[in-house]
Amino acid sequence: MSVDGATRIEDWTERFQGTRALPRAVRDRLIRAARIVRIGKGTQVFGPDNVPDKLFFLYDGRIRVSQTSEGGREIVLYRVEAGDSCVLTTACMLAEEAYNAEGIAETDVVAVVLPKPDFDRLVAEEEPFRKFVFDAYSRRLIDMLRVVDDVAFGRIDVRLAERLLALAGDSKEIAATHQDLASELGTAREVISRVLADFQKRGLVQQSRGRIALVDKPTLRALAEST
Amino acid sequence: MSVDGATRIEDWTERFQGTRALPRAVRDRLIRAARIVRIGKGTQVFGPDNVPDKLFFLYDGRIRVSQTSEGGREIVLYRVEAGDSCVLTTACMLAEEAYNAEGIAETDVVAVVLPKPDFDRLVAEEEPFRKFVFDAYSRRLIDMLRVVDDVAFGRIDVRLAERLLALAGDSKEIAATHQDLASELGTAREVISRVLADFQKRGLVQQSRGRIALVDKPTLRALAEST
DNA sequence: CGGCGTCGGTGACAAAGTCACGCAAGAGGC
DNA sequence: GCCTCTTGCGTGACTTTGTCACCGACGCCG
Repeated sequence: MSVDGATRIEDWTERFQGTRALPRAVRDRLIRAARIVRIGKGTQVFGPDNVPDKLFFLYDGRIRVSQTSEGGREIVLYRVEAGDSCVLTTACMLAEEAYNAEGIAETDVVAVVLPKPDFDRLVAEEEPFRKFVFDAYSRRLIDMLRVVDDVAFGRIDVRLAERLLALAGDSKEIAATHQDLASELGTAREVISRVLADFQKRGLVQQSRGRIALVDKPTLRALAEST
Repeated sequence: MSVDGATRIEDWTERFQGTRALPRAVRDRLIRAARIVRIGKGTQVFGPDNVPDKLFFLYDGRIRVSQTSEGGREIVLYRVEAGDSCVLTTACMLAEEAYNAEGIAETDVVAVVLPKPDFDRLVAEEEPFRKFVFDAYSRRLIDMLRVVDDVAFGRIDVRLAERLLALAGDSKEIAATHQDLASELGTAREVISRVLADFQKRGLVQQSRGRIALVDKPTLRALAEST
């Protein structure tokens, strides 16, 4: 897709499950109430010392939500993609508790920001929107279940294989340092280095500084799926 | 509190944040719509092959929500106490996805079961109830953040000390096998055995078959709080 | 070219999880 | 009582994962 940066976004309500189904009148009201914001890649969208008081809907781009331990280690909890809402911000809002989770814009981001009163009204009045919001919560909760499962019971080689494939998508190369990958999985850089060295010895990947080429995706996939 | 098992519970709407604040008329309507269920200790409230289609509010008792890995290891995610609602059931419902999490009644449980249509109506019409439901979600999400943090970055001795104190409450003894504790923390029985042996050698606890006496709570607490 | 910051490699060790086994404390039957 | 069976626990050897300290290699920039 492409957003013309100079002009307004005509009708963002077309973009979301929860707003597409609404009556025209409500959608027009929303368009008036909401603001569109553009956020540069790498910006912190929310965090411990940046507790939002607004609701966030992701029009375009991707936000990575991660958590940092006291020891400075980091783990990625989930990613919010275009068309989705970011519920950790609402969770923080509601709980009045700035937890040590933060959201970083992984790409340039275009988002719709809705003041809380408008959000409340929408949840109250519109069934499809309500469903949308509850769905978002459920999805996150389930994402978190998955993270707990992986961290508590998974092997890192399997988890790393999974993550490499996910990060690569259709591409065959990834631009990420070992430290980046360690932060994805909540482990230490050395661990990633060792596993990647092993992968390379087995001919699964080819490393160069800051990038990793996935040479043998099928075998990686087999490894990733080996429970 | 005490519930007379023979008679009806007079007014359960008094029991919940989200219903106490409602107008009398709405509360009366609710009391008519809802059913009271009693669940014996040890019963599975929900699980992979037991996906509920109702909403659950805990009048009395406690439910333990845990997750089991393919390998059979288990970890406790959180506990739902009286006065709270159980959102994982709603999450499962909404996501139509039976995840491998399950809820077990840790005590005899008295719960209010609300059909989904009534729930929807309530969320739509009543602001305090809406706040109650969102709060519950937020609380669970934050619980899960805590679990991820612990599992990914915490030391087991610290986590075990924490958990022992939590399980004991005001009491000085806990009735739990090493396996039970392992399932609490998502680790292996042997690990718990070794840590407990160490605790005992240090004079922090006194073990006997199936029970653990917390001898030196202050030191345990210090350990639990050592980041 | 030299200096510097980031990235990655390594070896030694500590912590945690796995595997295999065996013993012993109850519970229940005779 | 005595036997048996189940369940809970202890243990040693080994693997996997995480930690620490250190160093070398690469890229960038003055």
